[in-house]
Amino acid sequence: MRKQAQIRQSEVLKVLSKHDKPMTAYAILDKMKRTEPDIAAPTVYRALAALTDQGRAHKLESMKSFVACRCDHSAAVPILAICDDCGTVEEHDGTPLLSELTTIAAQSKFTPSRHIVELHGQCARCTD
Amino acid sequence: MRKQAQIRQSEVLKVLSKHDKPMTAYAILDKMKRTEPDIAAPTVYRALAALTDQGRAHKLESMKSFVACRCDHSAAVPILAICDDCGTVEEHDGTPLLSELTTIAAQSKFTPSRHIVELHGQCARCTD
DNA sequence: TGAATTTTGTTACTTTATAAAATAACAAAT
DNA sequence: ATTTGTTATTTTATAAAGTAACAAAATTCA
Repeated sequence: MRKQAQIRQSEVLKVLSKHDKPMTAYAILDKMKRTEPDIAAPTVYRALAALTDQGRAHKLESMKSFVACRCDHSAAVPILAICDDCGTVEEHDGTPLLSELTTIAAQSKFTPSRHIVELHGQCARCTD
Repeated sequence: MRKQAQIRQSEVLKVLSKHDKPMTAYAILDKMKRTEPDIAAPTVYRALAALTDQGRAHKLESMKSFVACRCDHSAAVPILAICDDCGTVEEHDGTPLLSELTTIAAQSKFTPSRHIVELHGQCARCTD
């Protein structure tokens, strides 16, 4: 990996981290355009791909958006709990699920390489 | 719900069921256009929304595509195992995960209303 | 039958994502 | 020091996915 790439990734992660709610790739792009007017979508997508590979950011598949990782980056199974009312996302460690999940998959001889667990619902603040 | 809507939904579900791999909304649309040339994207999306609400079909959030439900429609937590090699999707009942998942969520007083569990990896056939 | 309701098709558009072509960066060889 | 080959990056353009708005057609049921 080249230096330039790492810098881009840090920039993107910084933008994501400052925001406490998930951002779409294009929201990140718009933000970055303020200081780097010529930046284009694929640049952001490339940085995001690297960050999510490394576990430094997560993609919310059900929302087409991204959050900075707030937990241990090595968490094999991040659980992303999305509040449908206020939009905030909590991250939990899903390691306790791993054995159960593996057992279920193994029953059909399926070998998982990536786990996606997302919860939609209401966070503590938004519960009546 | 009116009869007309149910018919559309059945048509869409039939197309999905005949296919053993996930389909995008536009793939469904193309297929249906052969017999109903005037059908348009919003109609398909509307039917898919109803079907997924009812649990008769599932959306693969990580793939922007859809599969017919092959299990019990009332399965509260469907686990969708996606083979990244051949593209087939297995559906498993994730009920055993439910208590663990609820416990983890409850630690931050999060109340889940919808669970998304997707596994990417290799199916039995595609494993070396 | 006919008024109320639902569903559909149409158009136009937004958002998300990627392909393809052009360019820049840099290390190794000349 | 200059050229070359390789790889990564940017730019441009476009594909793909999804939705909003609204009028017209079909359906329901009084």
